[in-house]
Amino acid sequence: MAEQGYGLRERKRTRTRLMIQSEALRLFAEKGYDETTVEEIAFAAAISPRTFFRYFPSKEDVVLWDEYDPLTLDLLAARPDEEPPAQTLVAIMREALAGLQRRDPEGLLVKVRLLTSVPELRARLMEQQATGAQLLAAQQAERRGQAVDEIALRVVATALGGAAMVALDLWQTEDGKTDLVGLVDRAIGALAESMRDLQA
Amino acid sequence: MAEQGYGLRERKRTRTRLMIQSEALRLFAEKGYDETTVEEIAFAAAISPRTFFRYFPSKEDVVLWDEYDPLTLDLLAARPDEEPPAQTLVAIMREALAGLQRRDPEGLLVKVRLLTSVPELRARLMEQQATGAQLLAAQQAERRGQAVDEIALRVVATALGGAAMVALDLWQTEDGKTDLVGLVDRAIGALAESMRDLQA
Amino acid sequence: MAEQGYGLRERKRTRTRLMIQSEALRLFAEKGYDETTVEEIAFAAAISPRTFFRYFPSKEDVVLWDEYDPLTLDLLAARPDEEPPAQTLVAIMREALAGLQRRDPEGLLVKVRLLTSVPELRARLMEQQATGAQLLAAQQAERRGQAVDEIALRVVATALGGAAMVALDLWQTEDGKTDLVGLVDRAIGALAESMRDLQA
Amino acid sequence: MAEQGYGLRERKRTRTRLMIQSEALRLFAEKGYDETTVEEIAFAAAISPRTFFRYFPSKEDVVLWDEYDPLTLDLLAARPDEEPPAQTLVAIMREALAGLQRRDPEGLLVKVRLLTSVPELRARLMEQQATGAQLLAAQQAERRGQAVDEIALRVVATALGGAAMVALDLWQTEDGKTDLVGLVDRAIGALAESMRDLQA
DNA sequence: ACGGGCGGGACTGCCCGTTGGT
DNA sequence: ACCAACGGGCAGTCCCGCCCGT
Repeated sequence: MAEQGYGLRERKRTRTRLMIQSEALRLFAEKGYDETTVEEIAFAAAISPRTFFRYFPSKEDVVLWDEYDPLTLDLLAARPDEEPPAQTLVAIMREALAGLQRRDPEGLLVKVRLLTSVPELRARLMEQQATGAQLLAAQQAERRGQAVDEIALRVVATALGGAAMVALDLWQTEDGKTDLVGLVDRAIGALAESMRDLQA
Repeated sequence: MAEQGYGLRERKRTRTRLMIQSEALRLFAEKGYDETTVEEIAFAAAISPRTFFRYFPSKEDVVLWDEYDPLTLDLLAARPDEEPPAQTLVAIMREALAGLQRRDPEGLLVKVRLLTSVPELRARLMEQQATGAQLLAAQQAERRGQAVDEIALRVVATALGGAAMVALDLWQTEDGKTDLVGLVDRAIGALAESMRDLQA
Repeated sequence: MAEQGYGLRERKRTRTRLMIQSEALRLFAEKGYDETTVEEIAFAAAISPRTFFRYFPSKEDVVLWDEYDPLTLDLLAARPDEEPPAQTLVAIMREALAGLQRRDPEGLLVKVRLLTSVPELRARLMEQQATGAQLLAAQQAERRGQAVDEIALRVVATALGGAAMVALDLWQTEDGKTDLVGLVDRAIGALAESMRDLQA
Repeated sequence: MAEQGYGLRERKRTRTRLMIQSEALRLFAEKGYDETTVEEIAFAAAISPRTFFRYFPSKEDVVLWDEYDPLTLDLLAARPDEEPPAQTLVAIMREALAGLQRRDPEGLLVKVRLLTSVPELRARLMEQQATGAQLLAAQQAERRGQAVDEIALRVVATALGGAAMVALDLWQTEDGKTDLVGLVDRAIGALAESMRDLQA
């Protein structure tokens, strides 16, 4: 048995998911998100509507899902133990976004356009970041001997997630021509500065 | 037409909305959000399902809506022009939350429990904060002669909104027994500190 | 306002229901019950599937429903107060079945064939008789001063309902050529005799 | 192949069925019938959903099925040939119900509660009694030289089945504290008396 | 404004046929 | 030969939109 779902079966599922996703994103780009029904996606992907929902729990998830998501966990594991959580987060975010931009810039642009323009998708993305923060807190607590400051961790994770959102939005406004990581750095820098103002 | 909706008509609408909301929250508390249908709410409020949607654009909004929301704009107008945006935001958030806790603590607790436990509502709340940030940026740009740093404004608004979410979650965990504003201060403090770590 | 739903609105609903039912029964007769989907019925009736379920709570109900069902209540009200419940039941059953056979023999035959051949429909019909018995018990208890023997009432109602089922089955076997009421009488007679055997 | 399913294979199947059933009934008692999905039952029983349907043709059957059902056939075979059918039926019903109450009163109570409260299950149970009546008629016809009065047999079987249902309902109302067979006798007695009224 | 009728799209649950792995 | 996984189909429910009459 494969440990983490690297088994044959899981790989096949991933391929199917990718195929459905690409059909869906194509239709979304052509006709818009709301104007595309799941039935149409299923038809384009040559599967039944029922099967669509077996691969994606909801229509929203077909946009949210990313083939490389599990890799993020590896990135996390690769960080040194004693690194402060905020730095870990920034590093992972930068690497993950750089990877996305490098591997498939056009695909990323399509996704980000949807993510920023369709309210339900924006909402789901932010929500995902929030739950990601929860997971991270749990993981960190377990990794270090003592309990971490959960409040600080959740707050900073949400804040950095928000910075990433703003960066993605700007990047999409410029049609993906700029360097995404640079925008992220700018957003984080602006946040840090604003917070310093607050203290004064 | 009255400017801000202080007209008679608007007041009557507000009363109806309050009535519908209180019935809805009662049912949500009894049976859960997903298990309560709009039809049931409408029946409890002695209106037709169709009318429900005239007062609230969606089922979610019946939880999100707050009678005192328009007051937030007054709070904003009352801040001095030269105050840095981050400070303005913090001040408004503190006043708004203090007002909510003072006026109707139990009601707030019911809402916050829903807001933190039902994913769609969590998502909508964060989404609302994000759009609020956009509005604020526009308002600030107009008020000061020059354009404000929109990136900084959006980032910090999202970050502070996230801090508020965390504070609300903690507050709800403790059954609303603690001081909400205190928790917000702690969350913001933790954020500022984490961001300082990042610079070093 | 009309008292019992004799209003214009209710009459229109009844017409629509009749139209849907006739299309459905036609399709059932042509292709069989299981082989006909609600979508097909809706298409044939020129309505949306969603609307079908507004008129009939389930696919089964389109067979079970009868335009003249409410008349049964009138029949019940017309019986003398002091009549023993068993006799009331027999009288009502005979009148109701006679009415059905007189008004639309072919339609009745189609329905009865479905009712006897499709297990789910058989089951629903027997279930309906059982709940009818409950209602009757309540009505009788209220009408007479004292409480009636509910056990006896429910048992006899179920038994007579079963006799009617058997009669309908025989009638359908003979393609509706015999007199339905006569068959019911035979079935009830056979039941009475068997029960006498039991006592001896 | 074993005749009656006393083979090793059949015994193993029965054990698995019992295990699945006990998990299912536990979940039904905890969360309700409709609120429990087949998937949950399968998970609790550590089998795949597909396998569930190999052991029970439908979700309903997991409640209906009884380990001792085949014994009923033995009971039937044990009755003297010349006994009138109605008496045979009463005798078998009494023995079967007595056996159920004796062997596992709490289990029976759980089942009966479901059978009386969930409409689809009520319906299925009555339907089963009706088909049982058909089988009995066939068996009796074969056993005695001549054809039996099929009408009488089916009618009386249905009537007695209905009496049993009423008895079970009463028994469940009293939390299984009374004697089930006594209630059945009362129900049959009430039926006989009512039918006598009818003749007069 | 309000109620009612209707449509439509997302999604779930039950159940079945087939296929591939053991 | 069994059985888990996979894919499909249908009933049914809910949210929410539009249009009409009042």
